[in-house]
Amino acid sequence: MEKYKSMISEQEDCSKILFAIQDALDLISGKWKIKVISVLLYGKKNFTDLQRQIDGLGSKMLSKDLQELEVNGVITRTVNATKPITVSYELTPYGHTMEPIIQVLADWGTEHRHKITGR
Amino acid sequence: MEKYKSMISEQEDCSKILFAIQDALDLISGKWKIKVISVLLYGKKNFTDLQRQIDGLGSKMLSKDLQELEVNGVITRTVNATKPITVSYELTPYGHTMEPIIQVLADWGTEHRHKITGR
DNA sequence: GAAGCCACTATACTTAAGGAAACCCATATC
DNA sequence: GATATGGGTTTCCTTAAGTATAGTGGCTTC
Repeated sequence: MEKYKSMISEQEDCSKILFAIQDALDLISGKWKIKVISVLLYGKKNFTDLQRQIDGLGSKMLSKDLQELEVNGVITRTVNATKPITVSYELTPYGHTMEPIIQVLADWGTEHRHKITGR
Repeated sequence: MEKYKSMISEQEDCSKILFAIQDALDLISGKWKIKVISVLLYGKKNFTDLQRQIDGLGSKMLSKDLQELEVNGVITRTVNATKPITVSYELTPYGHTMEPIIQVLADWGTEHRHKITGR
């Protein structure tokens, strides 16, 4: 019985998993995209809400990342006929399939923080 | 009944998850680290093996990333008294706790590839 | 009519990450 | 003694990613 038996089968081709990971990372690359998606898991937000929830994120980057996420079918952009016009961003069903990624990163990050700050 | 009810509770503080994600990403940031960890999930490898399995990875980057992963307790470095000296890199138990991250990224990436290449 | 909010866009600048190439040391093989 | 292999390090250079700052346009409030 090996102590750390991988759940990834040894038969599986290593390069396959490497390509798959690259495909996933291509969509969420950069400093802010995962964070934008994370915030949108809580529900639809408008531009300024997103900017306020993500510390340090400037409007240029937010604008650019939102466009890319929309092009990739991760979010939708809706213009609302409100007093001052507002724009809502919301995860698509496809965007919601990324929730396990966010969840596992958040879980691991939380554990990691406990470890390095000494429980 | 909402169609896409998040498993992340609405009560949970959004900034907490953002910090946790940042903590996780800090360790695996950069172009190569996740790939190195992924390959090491298949078992211990030496320097040249890693370089051969990860297309495009140069020795400078590999060396730098291996050092950082070792400092962060993700991998161990072992010098072997072989004919030409070899060095083995292996995931620590802590490194193995990252397997769910790799797995979920690979799974999602595989699905994503199916989607964009049209099944 | 000045100021403020929302959702951006534009321009200019900085920086850090990564790539390329050369080199180092030891052993060992032709 | 020339070349190869394993495991790197050093230097230099390029480029993409991100930052800072300012401005736009429509509408509303003081």
